[in-house]
Amino acid sequence: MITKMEDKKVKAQLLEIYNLLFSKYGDQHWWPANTKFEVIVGALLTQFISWKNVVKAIDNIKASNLLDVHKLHECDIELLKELIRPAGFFNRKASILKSVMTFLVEEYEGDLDKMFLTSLDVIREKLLKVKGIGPETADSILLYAGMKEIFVVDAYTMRIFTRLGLLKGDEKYHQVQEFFMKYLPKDVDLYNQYHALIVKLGSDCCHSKKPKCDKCSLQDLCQHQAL
DNA sequence: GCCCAGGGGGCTC
DNA sequence: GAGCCCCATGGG
Repeated sequence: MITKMEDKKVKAQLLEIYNLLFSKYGDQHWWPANTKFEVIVGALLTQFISWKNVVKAIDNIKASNLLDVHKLHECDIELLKELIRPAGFFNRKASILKSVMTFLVEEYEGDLDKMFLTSLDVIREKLLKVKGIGPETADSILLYAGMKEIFVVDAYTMRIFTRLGLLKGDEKYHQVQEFFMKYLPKDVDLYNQYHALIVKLGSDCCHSKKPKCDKCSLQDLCQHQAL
C-alpha cells in the first residue's frame, strides 16, 4: 500500500529526474520528422535498430518520392525492401509497412487527421491489431504523430528506472506506463520530452546491459536520487 | 570479430 | 505466461 506521502515523494523524484535530464540535454525536438506520416514510418522502421540507420532508409524513401500513404501502399514491395535495407530486418519491415498502409487506407482513406480525430483508446486498440505494431510503436505513433496523451515506454525506460530504484525490473509494459502516467502531470509536451530525454540518456551513455554504468550521467542521477 | 541498436511475433513447454 | 529464437544492417 503506497501512502499519500510516498505518492508525493515519487512524483517529486520523477520530476526531479526530468529536470536533471532537461538541464543536461535540453529540448530534444522530438519526433525528428517533418510530417505525421514520417513519424509513423520512422516508428515502424526504428524497431530494434539505431536511429541513424532509420534516417538512411527514410532518406531513400524520400529520394524515390514515395513518402506518402498511397504511394507506399501501391509501390512494389521488392523496391520497398531495397529502400529500407539500411534499417535492418527489411523483409519483415517492408511487410509491416505494407500492412500499416493498407490499414490507413482502408480505415481512414489514408487521412491521418481523420484517424487522430478518433479517441486515443480506439486508435490504440486498432493499431495493436495490425501485425508488426506492438505497444511501444502504437504509443509512439499516438504521442508523436497524434499528440495524444500517452507515455511511451521502451527498454531504456525500464533499464534506467530500475537502476534508479523506482522500478523492480520485472514490470510489464502497461505497468511501467501506468506508473509514469499516475505520477506525472497529464501533459503531452512533458510526455514527449521525457521519453526523448530517456532515449537520449540511454543511447548517450547507458546502452550497456551490464548492471552498473561505469561512467555516465546516470550515475549522477543515482547519486542525486540517493540524497 | 563482437556487441548492440528508439521491438515484435511466433513457438515451445 | 515465461523463456527462447528469429528478423538483418551498420557503427563503435
